[in-house]
Parts: sequence; C-alpha cells; structure tokens
Amino acid sequence: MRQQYDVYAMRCPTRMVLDRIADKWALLLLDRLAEEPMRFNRLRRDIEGLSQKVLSQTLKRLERDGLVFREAFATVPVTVEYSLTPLGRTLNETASALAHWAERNMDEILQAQAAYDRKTSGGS
Amino acid sequence: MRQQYDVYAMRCPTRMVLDRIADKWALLLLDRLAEEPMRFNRLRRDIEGLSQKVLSQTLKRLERDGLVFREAFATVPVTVEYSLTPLGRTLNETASALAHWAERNMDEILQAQAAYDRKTSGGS
DNA sequence: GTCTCTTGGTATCTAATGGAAACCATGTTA
DNA sequence: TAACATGGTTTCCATTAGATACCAAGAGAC
Repeated sequence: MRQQYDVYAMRCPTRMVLDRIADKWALLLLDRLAEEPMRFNRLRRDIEGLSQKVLSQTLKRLERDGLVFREAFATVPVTVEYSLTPLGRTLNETASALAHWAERNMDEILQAQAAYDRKTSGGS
Repeated sequence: MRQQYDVYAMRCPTRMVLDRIADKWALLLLDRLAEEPMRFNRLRRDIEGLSQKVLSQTLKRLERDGLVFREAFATVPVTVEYSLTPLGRTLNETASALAHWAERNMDEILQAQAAYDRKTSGGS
C-alpha cells in the first residue's frame, strides 16, 4: 500500500490540489460549511474580508474538486445553497485543525514576531 | 477557557497567521524539515518548483513566526541549517496531515474534476 | 593563474493573482 | 419610482509569484 503520489514532485497532481486546499479562504469556507449548509451571501457576510469574486471563484473550484455541493433553488430571487460533500467532510477534519491551530497558538507567535523584530531592527 | 481569537474576524491576528501557514510552500517546508534539519540548497532541490526567492522569503517568515530555527555556521562557503522549533513541530502535526490528505484522496478528486468538466462543457 | 563550481542569498523583470468596486437581471418593498 | 435583496460576472489596479541574473567568498580543475 505505498502511496502513488508525491507532493514533492513538480508534475504530481497533488501539487495542484495542495495549492487549492492550502488556501486561507478555502479553509475558512470548508470550516464554515462543516457546521451547516449555507447560502452565498451568508458566507460572504460571515467570513469578513472575503470579496464576492474570490468567494465565487473559490466555491467553484471546491465544487469542481468534489469537496463542496452546490444546489440552486428556483425561488423568487434565486437561492443557492452550498454544503460539504462526504469527501469535503474528510478534508475538513484536518483543515479545520489548521485554522484553529492559529487561534490556539497566536500568543506564542506574536511573541516570537516581537522578539524577531527587536533582534532584527534594534540589533547591532 | 473560551478562545480569545476568531479566524472569521477581519482584524484578528490569526488571519495573518492563517494566511501564512495556509501556503503550499510553507506546508511543504514544514513537512520536509520535520524529518531532519536541512540546508538551504538541499530544500531547494528537494521541493521541486520552489524558487530561491520564494524559499528565502518563506523561510524568513517562518523564522519570524517562531516556527523555524535558522543557524548559520562560519564554514568555508557559509553553511546555514534550518530546523523546526518546538512550536513548528506542533504545527507540523496538523500541517503534514493536509499535505498528505492530498496524496491519499487524489484519485477521488481527479474523478470529481473529470465529472464536473463533462457536465460543464458537454452538458446540454 | 584563471575558469568554473559551490555556498546562501538579493535584485530585477514580467506574468499571474488578489481584492475593491461597479455592474447585471429579476423581483419585492417603501 | 427609487432602493434593496438575491447570486453572481466584469473591470481595474496593486500586490505577489516565478524566472533569471547577479553577488561575494572560497575550492578544485586545468
């Protein structure tokens, strides 16, 4: 059962996928959708700083990769609901860990940055 | 013990950190350095497609964040060795999971993409 | 002696990407 | 009739990524 793909190889398709999931917005979207299915503008409002264009692009790519499911309802103004696919759900287990690692270790990082900046700018 | 940071808030410092660690090259570097300490050009050769400039920038940022330790030896041509800090090591536990999730689920993603493209371009 | 290779980077240039803002059709409400 | 909601696409500009060349200091080949 050796793995057949290698992220370190340039031409490996995993590179493309890693490039897609190692993305701030994709991770936040996955994490948000893991809670419950959501609509376009709800996501836009929830994730501060995420523009419509990038939201649209990111959702489209996630849908293409089979991570997100898009369902459109022919209501008065069209309603579009996004949710995680089973595959997307398995990714979220590791992806959300990354997002929340940042929250847990923020203090330590802030201290490291301050120390680095003191050493660098103030240093002899 | 509620968390004091929120990745969904725009001005939260975790955003900055998430932006940094949700990066293809940073993840691959962390994963590579988790194995053993390595020198600059070794990393460049091992991670295909990674340019000197981006390697240099990424390492510098990771060092500033306290994730990577840089040690220079005054040898003949200067020797510089990079290794993970304890903090970097905790990150790698979740970060490498992301990189290798791509390897494990590659086939399913490729199939999803093919299905999506058939539906999109060939669809009625 | 000098040509070329190594080390670990920086400087420069260009192509691709990211984000802000405007625009779109359709329909409801004030 | 003007404004707002829906879910986007288009346009523009600034930042970024990547390719390439360059740098100093030495080691080894010729």
